[in-house]
Amino acid sequence: MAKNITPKEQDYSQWYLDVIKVGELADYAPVRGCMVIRPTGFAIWEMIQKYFDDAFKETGHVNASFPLLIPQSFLAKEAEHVEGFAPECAVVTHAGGEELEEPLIIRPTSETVIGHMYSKWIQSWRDLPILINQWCSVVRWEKRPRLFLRTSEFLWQEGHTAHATKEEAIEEAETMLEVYRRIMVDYLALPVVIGEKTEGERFPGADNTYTCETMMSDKKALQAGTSHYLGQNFAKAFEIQFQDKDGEMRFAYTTSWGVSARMIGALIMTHSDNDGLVIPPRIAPTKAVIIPISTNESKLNDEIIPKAHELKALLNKVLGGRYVQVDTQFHMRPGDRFFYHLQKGVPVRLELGEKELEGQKLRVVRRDTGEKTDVLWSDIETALPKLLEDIQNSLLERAHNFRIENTHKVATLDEFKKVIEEQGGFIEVYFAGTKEDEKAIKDLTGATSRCYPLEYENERGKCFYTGKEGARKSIFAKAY
RNA sequence: CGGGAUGUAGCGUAGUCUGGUUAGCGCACCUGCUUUGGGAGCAGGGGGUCGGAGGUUCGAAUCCUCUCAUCCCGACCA
Repeated sequence: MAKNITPKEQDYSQWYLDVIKVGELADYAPVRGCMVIRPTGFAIWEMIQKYFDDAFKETGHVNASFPLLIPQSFLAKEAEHVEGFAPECAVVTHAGGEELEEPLIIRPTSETVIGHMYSKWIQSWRDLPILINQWCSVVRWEKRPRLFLRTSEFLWQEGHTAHATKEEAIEEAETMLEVYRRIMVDYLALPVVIGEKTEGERFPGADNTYTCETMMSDKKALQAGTSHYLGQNFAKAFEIQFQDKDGEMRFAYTTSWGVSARMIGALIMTHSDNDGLVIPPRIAPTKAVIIPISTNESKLNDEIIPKAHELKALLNKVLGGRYVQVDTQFHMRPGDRFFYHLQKGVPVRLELGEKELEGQKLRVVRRDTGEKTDVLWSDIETALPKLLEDIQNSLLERAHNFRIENTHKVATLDEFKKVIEEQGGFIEVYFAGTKEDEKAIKDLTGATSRCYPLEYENERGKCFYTGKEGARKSIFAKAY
């Protein structure tokens, strides 16, 4: 048991903060609500970026960079958008030693500037679709910040596309949702539920919002990514028009979609334990660490360390990257070095000492279960990739089972209240209520609608709240 | 932004109520020796604007005012 981490059973929030601190993922910045992502945390973000960026390119998107500062008047052009974002915008009023004629907002999201640019770039149906993504940070002034989950400035990716038809734009929003789902499941081992947001939970300015919802190990829900079908709302506000094949001028249909560094919070709260971080191998910047051990200095320097580097080179070649490290912290004793990597969530530890040297093998220890095995040097290049995949699969399976076990079906409000109070987790219900009904349920139980899962798109039943027939199946939960 | 709590070395804390030597201790850090396969032992050592700013007082970590930050519970959101 780690002595520098509060057990999650004792205080979940404190556990989360301790894991971040001990794992050296992030630290507080001098400004309230802002965080510094430290090298260990940023390396995870870089892994996340790599997989998502590759998938965006694979689906035909290109990267660009739009400015941080946006004229305040832009925000006001779309009524719902301004209502949703104005309260959390940071505004620049002075620059160059003078008061600005028009204040500038620091982007809370970029629909408006990008819409402005798209209107300049798009003339003809031949200019469509336009498929651009940007990796950047945005600022939303948060009342209650939490490291990674909700900070005033956060790193994210925002894709913005414009299309000639409604169908194509909806398909884009759904395609990107599926891209998100696939990467979260396959790489981050986050078993997400994808679905549609209710009206009350929709993005300000969207006609429809899709979401990836995931369950944390305290049974609360976390939105890990969203994709929006924006209809013609922004096209009309920013005059994104094109001349169609028939010669008519038409407004384009736009989408936007994003995932943020919040996913690192999701990773922590899904997989980590009371000893610290547990990082799924595919997203782990360091997938295995070789720890040379010996009290015999000449043996250590002449045989063990060279062998460690040789194995590292071999394994990196097999894994296709700089994923295996050799631990050279010889001022620390072996136990300290084991703990160091354990707490940073490195999926596999490879011990190389005199015994292993003798037997031409490695002591292999997996982070998730602590299970130990011995593997011959000659077998490690096939055994390690296989073990990493095993760990990846077992983390996903465990998280998936956890969600299934903590998902409850109820039919009445009384049952709903009882389950939320006594068990928590996800609640599946048929729901046909309004925005106001949702608010009432939240006031009563603390739970909100997370989404209408696409999985149950065609199922209908009687609403647990209003009693109306023909209601869609929805998931409710307490959420971050 | 409302309610509650907390700020003393990198981390955890004693001291604060009842003002009074040089602010004490554990972990971590530095040096040396002995150690070394799941958080080592001994000896020596370095590190503090007591969150910050004012004030009261002969004297403030301690009392008063203001302020900043963090945590928890709400309202608002990736």
